[in-house]
Amino acid sequence: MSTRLEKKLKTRHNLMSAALKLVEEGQHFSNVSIREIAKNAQVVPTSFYRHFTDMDDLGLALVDELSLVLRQLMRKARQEVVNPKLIIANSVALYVDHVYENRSFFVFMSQELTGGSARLRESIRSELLYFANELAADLKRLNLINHLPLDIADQLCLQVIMTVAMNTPELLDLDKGSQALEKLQQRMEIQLRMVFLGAANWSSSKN
Amino acid sequence: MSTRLEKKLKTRHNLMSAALKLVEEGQHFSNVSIREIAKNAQVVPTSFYRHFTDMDDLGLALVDELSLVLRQLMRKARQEVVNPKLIIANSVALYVDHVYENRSFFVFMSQELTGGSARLRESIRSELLYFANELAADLKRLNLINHLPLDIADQLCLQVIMTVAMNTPELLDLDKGSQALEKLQQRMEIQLRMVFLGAANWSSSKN
DNA sequence: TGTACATCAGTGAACGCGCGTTCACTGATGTAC
DNA sequence: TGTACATCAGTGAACGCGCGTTCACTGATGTAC
Repeated sequence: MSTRLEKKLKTRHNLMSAALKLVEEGQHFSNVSIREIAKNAQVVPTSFYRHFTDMDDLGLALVDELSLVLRQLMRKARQEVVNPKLIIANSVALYVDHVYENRSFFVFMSQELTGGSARLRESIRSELLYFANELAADLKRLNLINHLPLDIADQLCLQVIMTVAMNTPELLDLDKGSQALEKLQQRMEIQLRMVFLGAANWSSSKN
Repeated sequence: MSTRLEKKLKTRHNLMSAALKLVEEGQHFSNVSIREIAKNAQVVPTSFYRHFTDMDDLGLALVDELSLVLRQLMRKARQEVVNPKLIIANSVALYVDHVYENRSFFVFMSQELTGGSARLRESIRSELLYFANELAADLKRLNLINHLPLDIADQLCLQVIMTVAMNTPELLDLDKGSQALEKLQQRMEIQLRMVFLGAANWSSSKN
């Protein structure tokens, strides 16, 4: 393995980490400058261009890494041997933990889902869509949604993902272990249960 | 009425409109500069400080105006004599129209709900909460949720608002009259029906 | 293994630019008498 | 109503600063023979 390539990849990683760090510290991604990133990554500003054409390019690279973060979350969730009765509460708790462990990624994702360039937004949305499909596959495997029509099951999973995503910005504003966080967690559980309950009763309603 | 005060208020309004215009054109609010705003409002940059202490101050003023936009939407919704069977489809269509008519406000709101300063985020969230309470009052008046326990009714209304808010960023990326918009509108309707259905079946479930 | 050349990640100087903010000012509008 | 003074929204020059991007460069690493 060439040392040159290794070093290059390391610098690239440092640049991405520096960007995430600055975002986590409160700056909006669109306000983070190339010079600031380079400084944090301990290279000269011009080095940035050896790795990315511009900030949008770096943003897209971050979204790609995001998919890894989500896959890790999925794996964790699968490992938990769940009592189906508690699956929602357990999953919410697991998600909250994962968010605190990967804070900068979720800050970035929340910001760019609504604020970034059209390309970044699109890219994150498709990542969430992909994740919703994985969730559907998992729930089917666990025989949790097999009684639902296929299209309703898919719709349900998408809505679960969106509900979680929609609560994430607020989650990121709360301190770990705070009472407000506990309340938010409860609200997420109720919202998810409502959605599951709605899906369960869908076919029996007049729709 | 003093002409001086009138003129001042007009300039203030021009500054706020200029900021919204720049946001609507695709810039993130945190990237909009005071000088750009002043230029668009046809005043010298220093004039900005006669009206706002900084951009955060202007942002908060915009959130205040946002509540007017939401109230207008509410009034419109009340005027529609609705067939309860179609109330969801009608309301979604009404909302979509309102978003296109007040595009810049909704772009701003979507951005700042996840991206702005902590103060702005908090401010927009409380605006949405207030709006959820108004919705609850309205639905009670129409006898649409009287069969639900009070806390479930409130939870339902909050979730309706959040569901709509969560779909808005994507809505803002679609062209009026496009097929993709139609699909999104359908998805919003299904999501809302699921939530209503979940709430309706809440008390009869084991929860 | 040793040599001669190629590659290319990182360097550092330089550029012009728009930025936020300060300051003393101007002159139209408002107020007191 | 007319005059003399106060107010204050908007002006314009000036400042120092960090920005993105260019360019020719260097020297360690990689490759061919």
